[in-house]
Amino acid sequence: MVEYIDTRLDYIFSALGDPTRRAILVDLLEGESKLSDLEIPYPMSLTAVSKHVKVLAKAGLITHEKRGRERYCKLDPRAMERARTWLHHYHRYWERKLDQLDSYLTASKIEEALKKHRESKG
Amino acid sequence: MVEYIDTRLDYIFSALGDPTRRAILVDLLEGESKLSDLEIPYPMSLTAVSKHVKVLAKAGLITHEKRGRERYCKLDPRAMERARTWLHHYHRYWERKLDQLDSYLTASKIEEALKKHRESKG
DNA sequence: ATATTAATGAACTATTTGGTTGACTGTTTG
DNA sequence: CAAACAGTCAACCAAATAGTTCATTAATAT
Repeated sequence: MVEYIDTRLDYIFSALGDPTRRAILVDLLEGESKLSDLEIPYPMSLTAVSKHVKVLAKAGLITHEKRGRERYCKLDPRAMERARTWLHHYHRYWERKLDQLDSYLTASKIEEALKKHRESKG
Repeated sequence: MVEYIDTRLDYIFSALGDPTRRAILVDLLEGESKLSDLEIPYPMSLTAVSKHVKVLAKAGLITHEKRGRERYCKLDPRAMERARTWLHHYHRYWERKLDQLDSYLTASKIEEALKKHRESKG
């Protein structure tokens, strides 16, 4: 069964729904970075970046830690795995349905062929 | 490289960020359904369901078609594949980084061992 | 022909989101 | 110490979201 009630998924998928936040995540693949070094695709204030970072942290997609006057962010891959797992289960379920449909079609074709065979003999 | 600027992904991930909409998608795995037959986990008006369906359609996650007075929805798996692909690439990139880190660590261990070896001989 | 049903549209509300600016805190540097 | 820097806080704003209700349209059933 594919679960859909999972508050964490709400946060994760919603966080992924914004291009700035996806950009931050992709940036962090290269390793940790302080806030003001993050590569942001659209110009915006540091305050705005700080808010996006908060959203990502709330979703569990990153962790962050203040060192001196700088705040360093780094990926926490577990949240992303949760999203991947959901999509994976969904996909597997979908594939299974396709298989069932396929074997149903095969079965009905066999039925049909048998019927024709019987008719030709009758 | 992992892309992050893709307006469609914005719609797809945002659509997935809501439990009602995920429920609708999971429901539709069983096959097409008319609006008023969708299994909605939280009580809400049909108008609200209709809006969620619109969001899903805009994201490309479903298609819908009016037959008589009823509107039937069914999955369009391509949008979901897009999300899966993004997460997949992201994950692969992450794994590769881990591998690099791993071989870096291995390399530095070898370095260290060699150094010790030389020292013991020197 | 009338009543019922499925869905949509319009108007409204409350909350959230994504951004801004300006003032402030704490850290580093000259 | 003073200046510059990194980040946060608070207040504000516009637009989007998630829901409501009531009226309406169009199709179906009695």
